[in-house]
Amino acid sequence: MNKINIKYLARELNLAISTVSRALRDSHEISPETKAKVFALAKRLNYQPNASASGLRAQQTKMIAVVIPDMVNDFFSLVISGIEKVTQEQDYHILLYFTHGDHALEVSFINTLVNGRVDGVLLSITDENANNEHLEQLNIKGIPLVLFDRVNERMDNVKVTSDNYESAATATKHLIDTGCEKIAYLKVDRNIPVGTIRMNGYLEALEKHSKQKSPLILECPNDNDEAFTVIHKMLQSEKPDGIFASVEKLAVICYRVCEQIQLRIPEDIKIISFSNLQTAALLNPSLTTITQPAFDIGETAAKELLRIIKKKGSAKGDVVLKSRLIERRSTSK
Amino acid sequence: MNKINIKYLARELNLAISTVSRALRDSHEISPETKAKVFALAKRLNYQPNASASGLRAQQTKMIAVVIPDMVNDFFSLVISGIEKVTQEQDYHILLYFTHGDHALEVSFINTLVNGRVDGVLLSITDENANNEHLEQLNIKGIPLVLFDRVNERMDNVKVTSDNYESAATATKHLIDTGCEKIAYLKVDRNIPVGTIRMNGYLEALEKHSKQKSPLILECPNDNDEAFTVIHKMLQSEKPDGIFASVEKLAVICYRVCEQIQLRIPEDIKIISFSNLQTAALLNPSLTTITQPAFDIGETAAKELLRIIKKKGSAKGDVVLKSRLIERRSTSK
DNA sequence: TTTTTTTACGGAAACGTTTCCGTGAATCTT
DNA sequence: AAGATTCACGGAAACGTTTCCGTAAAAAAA
Repeated sequence: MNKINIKYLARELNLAISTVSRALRDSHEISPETKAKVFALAKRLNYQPNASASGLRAQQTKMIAVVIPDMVNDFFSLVISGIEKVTQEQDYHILLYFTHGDHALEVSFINTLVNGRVDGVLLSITDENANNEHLEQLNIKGIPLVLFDRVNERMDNVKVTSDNYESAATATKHLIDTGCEKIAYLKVDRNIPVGTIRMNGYLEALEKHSKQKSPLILECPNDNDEAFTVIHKMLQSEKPDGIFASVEKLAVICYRVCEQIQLRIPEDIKIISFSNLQTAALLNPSLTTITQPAFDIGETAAKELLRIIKKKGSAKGDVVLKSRLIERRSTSK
Repeated sequence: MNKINIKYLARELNLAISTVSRALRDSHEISPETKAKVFALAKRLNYQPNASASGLRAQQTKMIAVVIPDMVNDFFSLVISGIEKVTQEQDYHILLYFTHGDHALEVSFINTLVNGRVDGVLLSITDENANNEHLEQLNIKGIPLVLFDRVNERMDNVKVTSDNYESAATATKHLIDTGCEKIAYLKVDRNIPVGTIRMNGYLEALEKHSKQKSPLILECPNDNDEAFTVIHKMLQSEKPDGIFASVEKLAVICYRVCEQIQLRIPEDIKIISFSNLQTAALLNPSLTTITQPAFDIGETAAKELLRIIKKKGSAKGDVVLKSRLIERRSTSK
């Protein structure tokens, strides 16, 4: 179990440590013959440079942190797949953290990252209203940060998002076009940025294209059972004929509520939702979705981050990607 | 943007570097007053130790690698959630790698890990028949390895799996009990270990409890469209009345095929599948599943790995967790 | 009081790289 | 032929920790 390191290679080859190091990095200062000998031995012994030592000396770790709420929906799985594609191509490594929607955990994670554990950070923030001096710390320490999906508009880091406002308006208009006259918007009760933006898209479309007197906005608790109760109550008291779920989870709960109170989808009530559910087409009935380009978001965010890491400075503007409306049975006339 | 490191703290406090280091680690050699001063300044400046330096000196990185095929199904998402729970509690970090089912990539990832990038590895292998000298390298270099779900029985590392044989038999018997007389088993055509084990469970149950003359095993290509074609053909030629999908993806394809050729589930054909799909209950019809304890698998594997990392040697035996059969409409009489 | 032990801290080496600086020999100028 | 330049490599410092070793001063034991 003897360690294979540069020192060992140097001793075996009767060369100086510096010579071996340069040979391995293909420096022009080393003769072809020497390089060949070094490469041959390194390959034979499966030499791998020690990451801690390289990181310490070169002040770069070739690792990026990905900080997301969790993986309970397909959206973040796809985002990570997109990120992984890029890191794989460019020889970087992914360090993964889940905040579980807890802002204190986000702060704690970011704090462990400010001193050179990673070369950059990809973050989907937990709370748009919380203060973010922890993120400022990253900026101060010169660690690049790219925000995606759940971003904070007040920060001037690069942001990669999708067209939440426009697509929420499109979704609402779709419900109106299929005949809905009383559309409820299901919002999550936490301060996640997209919630507000999507709601504004809903409000705009309502005002522009519907005769509906007043918007119908329901704040849904994070807990599934509580959300069920709240939605159940609203459906019976308000009797909307269209539902716009701002997140996938709420649409799924709606399906359950409708089953329980014998509401037929789409005859009695139509449902549309933001969702990346891969089985949306197989639900009963199949669910009309606004589908975000999750993989692209991850890929783009990672590319932007690595670009900033590699040549500091040239921070381009934000990127907004387009979502798609996929019509299915849950909103058919 | 000046670096906050131990040297800086020492200079500010007029102490030696070694003293500050010991104070931060709460050594008994340091007086309470000095500790207090050091802690105070460290907190005020948000000092974080440099991970590369600590890792280099202490020869441990507090990071583990998680190497999985991908994240396209909910199983691995849940596994990672389970792993994350443990690493979070025990202050470890997760380095994430996707093999995409490519054995060469697995080898390449593992090779980058043999020289101290991580303290241990969690792996779900890509190919049970491929040789595994790369994994032997880990053992030789003293880097703990725990296999989970897709394991290689010939290796003597700790393995965490679920009861694939028994639950496959249970699933088959369930189909028999609901009246199926010709049950097809859908296998993936790659060398993943669970495929064979589950098939053996199917074969055993068939022999024990069914009058079916011969097993009906269909090898399905990895490509979705090709798999669709193969299944489509088989359903029309063989006309089975029960289908046991060894992986979730194939069940979903079956639903599509049945829709196209107008087979009613469960009246004409019953379907059961290994699956961790969170929307299984909402499919049309809801899908009867054998659900693996994915979160538990991740949690257990991570705990085992960290146990081995912390006190080398005491490698306990394997762990086998129980799956659950969840009856739904796709197999109702 | 003298000797031994403990306390609380400082100095320096070590972890494995990368890179700055130096140097003898070979090659190229003029 | 003498000086200038290039080539190919060696020595050593540096990255930020942790820890071994050493040591004055204080406390305890004799």
